[in-house]
Amino acid sequence: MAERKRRLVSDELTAAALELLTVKGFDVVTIDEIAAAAGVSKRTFFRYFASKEDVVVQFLADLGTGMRAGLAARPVGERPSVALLHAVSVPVRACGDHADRALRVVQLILRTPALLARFLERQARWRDELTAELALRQGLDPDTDLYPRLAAGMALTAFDAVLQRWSDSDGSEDPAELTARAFAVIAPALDAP
Amino acid sequence: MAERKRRLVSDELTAAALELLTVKGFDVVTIDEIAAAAGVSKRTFFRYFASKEDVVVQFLADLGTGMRAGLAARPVGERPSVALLHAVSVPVRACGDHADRALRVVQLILRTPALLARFLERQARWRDELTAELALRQGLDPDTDLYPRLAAGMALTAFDAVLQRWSDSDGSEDPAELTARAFAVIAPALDAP
DNA sequence: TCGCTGGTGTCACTCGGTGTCAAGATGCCC
DNA sequence: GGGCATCTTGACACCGAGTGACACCAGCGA
Repeated sequence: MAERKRRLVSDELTAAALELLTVKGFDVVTIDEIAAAAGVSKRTFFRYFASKEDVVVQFLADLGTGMRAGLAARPVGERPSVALLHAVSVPVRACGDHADRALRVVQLILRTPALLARFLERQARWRDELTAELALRQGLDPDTDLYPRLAAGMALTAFDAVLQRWSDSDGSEDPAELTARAFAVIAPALDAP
Repeated sequence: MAERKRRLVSDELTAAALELLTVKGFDVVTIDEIAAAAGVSKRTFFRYFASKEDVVVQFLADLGTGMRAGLAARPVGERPSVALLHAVSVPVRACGDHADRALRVVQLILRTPALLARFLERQARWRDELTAELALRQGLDPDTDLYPRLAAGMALTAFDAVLQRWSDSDGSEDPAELTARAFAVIAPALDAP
């Protein structure tokens, strides 16, 4: 019950923030403005989000959370390129589902340096998680073998390229198809003996 | 002459900043403190560096600037994996040269979220440059073909993995050898038909 | 009704970052 | 050497992000 109210305030805040930021630009909008639009005080904003960037980035970050789970769910014998393709497809599909809102968020992030920076930092954490999961799958030691970290990095590189292309095309290109094409390029390295 | 003085102040500032930040931690040191240690005012600090992160990140960023040039200098017929290996080797060698200072900077960046974020943002710009240069080399259109961006991303992934491992080993592992091993992993995708 | 708990607004504060202006240093030409 | 233009700097005021402290007001069980 109190949980539902918290969720409601959080949603109100993100909605107000995304609306204002995408329309007016990241730098010119103040936290006071966002908080006022959501009907709360600036102090309350910071009780829900750690920073101004967070309110945007967390929207995408939630999409990335399922990636490790998506990888863990794949059968152990599967080729890494296929397993990673499915893992990356989780956030990609999520983008396709909320295409309208997701596209605006992605475009905002990619053209705002401060947001891009924070987004990439989040992604670095996903990479650590993917690395651990991959090492587990393949029975490799991530402290001696470079493969797990490189494979995770390549998968996220593919993800970034897809987002970039999707954003540049204003959503006209199909994310799933882009992902498949990107993985076709990196697969030879992922599946090498 | 005035140029030399500017350079001197800049060096003084970076030296003071790196000393204070590595010893006391990024968050607890203020700009006033750094400026005072360098014998200038806070206002002057911001005439040399755009932000608190910049004074650290620029140190590494300068190393990355030569990467595109390093790639452009390679013969056109060379396999992408070899050309990119040489391009990435430029900043890697630079790290090896100032090993003591570079190692402290890298470790500081990798363990400070705000610095990591800004560093990755810089790297995203290197990736754009590498992408353009690669597209030029191979006669590909970076707006239709995914390969240039993916190849650039993979090379930087290798670079990141090297930095990470070098940092974790406190400099005991050889960066050049790590780079060679990393490129051996990603080469199959870089050189695919 | 009392007391407890959790979310909220207000206020004061620190610090990163910027615009403005006056003062000083440098260099150049006469 | 005396002016003059240019560049750099410090001082000050200011804005916005982010934090800590505290009082306030629900709801809720005893």
